[in-house]
Amino acid sequence: MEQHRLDVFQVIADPSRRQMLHLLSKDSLTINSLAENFDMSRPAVSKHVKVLHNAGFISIQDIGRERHCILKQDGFKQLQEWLTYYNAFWGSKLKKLEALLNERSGNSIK
Amino acid sequence: MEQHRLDVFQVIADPSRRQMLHLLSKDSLTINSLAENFDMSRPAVSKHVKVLHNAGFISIQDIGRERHCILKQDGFKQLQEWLTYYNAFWGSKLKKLEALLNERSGNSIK
DNA sequence: AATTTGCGTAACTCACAGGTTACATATATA
DNA sequence: TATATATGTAACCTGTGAGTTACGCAAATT
Repeated sequence: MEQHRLDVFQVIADPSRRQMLHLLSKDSLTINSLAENFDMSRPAVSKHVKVLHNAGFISIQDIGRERHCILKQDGFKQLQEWLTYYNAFWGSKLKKLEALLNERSGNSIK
Repeated sequence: MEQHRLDVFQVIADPSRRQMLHLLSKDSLTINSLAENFDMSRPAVSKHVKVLHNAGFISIQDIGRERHCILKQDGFKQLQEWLTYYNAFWGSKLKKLEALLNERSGNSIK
């Protein structure tokens, strides 16, 4: 088996994969119908799909010989969690600034 | 000049850079004090800092011969915007489900 | 003025992600 | 059953991101 087990950050680093996610946000698609939107070979698309699947960005439903790709929330959640930490950082930074402004006791040294 | 102009997605794809952001969320650091935390050469850290700077994740304040790296919100905002699109997607998906559940008029065909 | 410190840049190596083509396999269709 | 369709996998090639070392330069320090 191949080693294509990239983490969520590496997964969205690729523009093609981001576009795939965007397409899948409009409609669920099979591998081939996905591939029609790209200027690359079908096996290449197939690889990307595998990567997206392994990282929890899509689920796959086999219908006969077709593989339907459906957007899945897991991968996005991991990213949001990471970002939320920094959102909190900016929030607390703002708080500190406010606290400083409320200190109207005229501290001018340094 | 070098071509190290990676987009925000590529920037956070690297674990070392993510750790740098984390360290900088605790405290502003110079290049050297940053480098102390990593098992890599100082020039390597310097490169990463350049990348982070170009993508808007940090600002740099030159004090004498020292370069102080400070966390900056711009890069994070771009990522949040991207994620927000999909958050909205999940939101609307939930709405559709709710709407479906509220249709208690027993539609069973397909 | 000489030395040390903090940092950037150039040139190089290397691993590996992302692409290809060729082939294999399972499911529809004729 | 023979053929077409939808897809996965193996083997390979290639560009480039991420690391290195060597060097240069400006700002402190002595």
